[in-house]
Amino acid sequence: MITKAERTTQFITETIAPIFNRKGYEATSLNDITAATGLTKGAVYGNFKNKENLYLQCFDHLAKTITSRLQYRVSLAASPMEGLFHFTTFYKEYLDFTSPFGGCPIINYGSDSKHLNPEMNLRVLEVADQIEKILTDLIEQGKAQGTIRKNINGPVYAKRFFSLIQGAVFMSQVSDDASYLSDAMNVIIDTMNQRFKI
Amino acid sequence: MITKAERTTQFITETIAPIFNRKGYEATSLNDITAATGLTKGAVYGNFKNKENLYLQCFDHLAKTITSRLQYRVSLAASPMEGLFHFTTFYKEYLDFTSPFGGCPIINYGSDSKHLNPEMNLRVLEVADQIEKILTDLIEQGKAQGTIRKNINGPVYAKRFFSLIQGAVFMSQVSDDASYLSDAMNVIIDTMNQRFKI
DNA sequence: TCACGATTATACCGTTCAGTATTATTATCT
DNA sequence: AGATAATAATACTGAACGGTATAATCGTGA
Repeated sequence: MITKAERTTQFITETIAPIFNRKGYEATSLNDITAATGLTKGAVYGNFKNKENLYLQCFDHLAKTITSRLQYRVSLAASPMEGLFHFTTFYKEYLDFTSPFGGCPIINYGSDSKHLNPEMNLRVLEVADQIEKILTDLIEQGKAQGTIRKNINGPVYAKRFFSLIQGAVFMSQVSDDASYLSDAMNVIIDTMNQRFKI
Repeated sequence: MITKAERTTQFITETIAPIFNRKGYEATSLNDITAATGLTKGAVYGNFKNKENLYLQCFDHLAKTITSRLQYRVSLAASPMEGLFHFTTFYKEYLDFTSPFGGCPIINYGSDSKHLNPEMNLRVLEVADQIEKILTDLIEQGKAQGTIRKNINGPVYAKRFFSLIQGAVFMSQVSDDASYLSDAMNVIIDTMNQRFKI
């Protein structure tokens, strides 16, 4: 049975996650939180130990919506190489996907917490690793089944691609110019076509 | 004549810029500011209109230290192509250079201010453009004097390289793993060697 | 429907916030 | 050295902060 509290907790998390994502921890006040949810402090503190706890759960929520969608998209592919292309398609749509909640949570929560919240920083890092691992696994699978060249170093390319993607997302966000990201994804596609294919 | 106030203003800016860079605007209190400088509120508000004004000047200070050093390095080169390599060298040292004041101000001030301070966001964007322009100009100069292939699109490569650099800096910062950036710079060097040279 | 436990609202806590008016001190120039 | 202006220290403001104790209300199973 799903209790009332569980629904409220979920509601608060979903409502506040975009606010933390946009404004960061310190700039988001309890007043913002009660105003956005229409609830009172009592309700908030009945469902969360404190502000920081809510903050952590908010990131987890956004991270989950991103990784689960990405994983689903990649899982639709019939081959590792096709999975890699689905991966690039996901990121071509990434700005449209994330702008409703204020942009990339890895960048936003990541830089917000770097020098202020080690616990959050750890979670951001885990999510980044998780996404990198999707790339690494696809490459290694392709090598194992002979559809990707054996001399391709999976982890190295995964880090390289992910760096380019995160940088392009950051530049697109900060400058409101989507061309950074779309060009970056085309570069990655070209690289895969030219270097990965047997 | 350099007045006492000018020295104090400079001192405050230099002292506080790293704090804003690390903690962001909201998480940096006036208490932090007076504690770090050893001054009182009266002294701070005698030299700056308000906290936001100090914030803006702090970014300008860090941006200046970066761009002036980068520009100097590039200016030492005897040719555009060599200038590009000096550019990459600068960024290979970038983490060591910026870590004393808390990492890349473009990333830190940029994401800190995106949804909170349009004025700051504009300044960050201007500095990013300025750095991109160094790349663009070098490429175009090389093309003009016949040492770089004419089919290379300067602005496109500048944006591409800068995206990769910013992403690698971000990933290196968030994960305390310098290999993101060093690998990225090697990729850029390889790309220039393979595609730019006549 | 009633009763009880779960959930939310209210009112308030002490603290810290950015900012300022006034006083004290310190530089600077004659 | 002394007058005067520039600069910094002090003490304070009202508002906003995160958090909490308690009271009211609501959901749920008997």
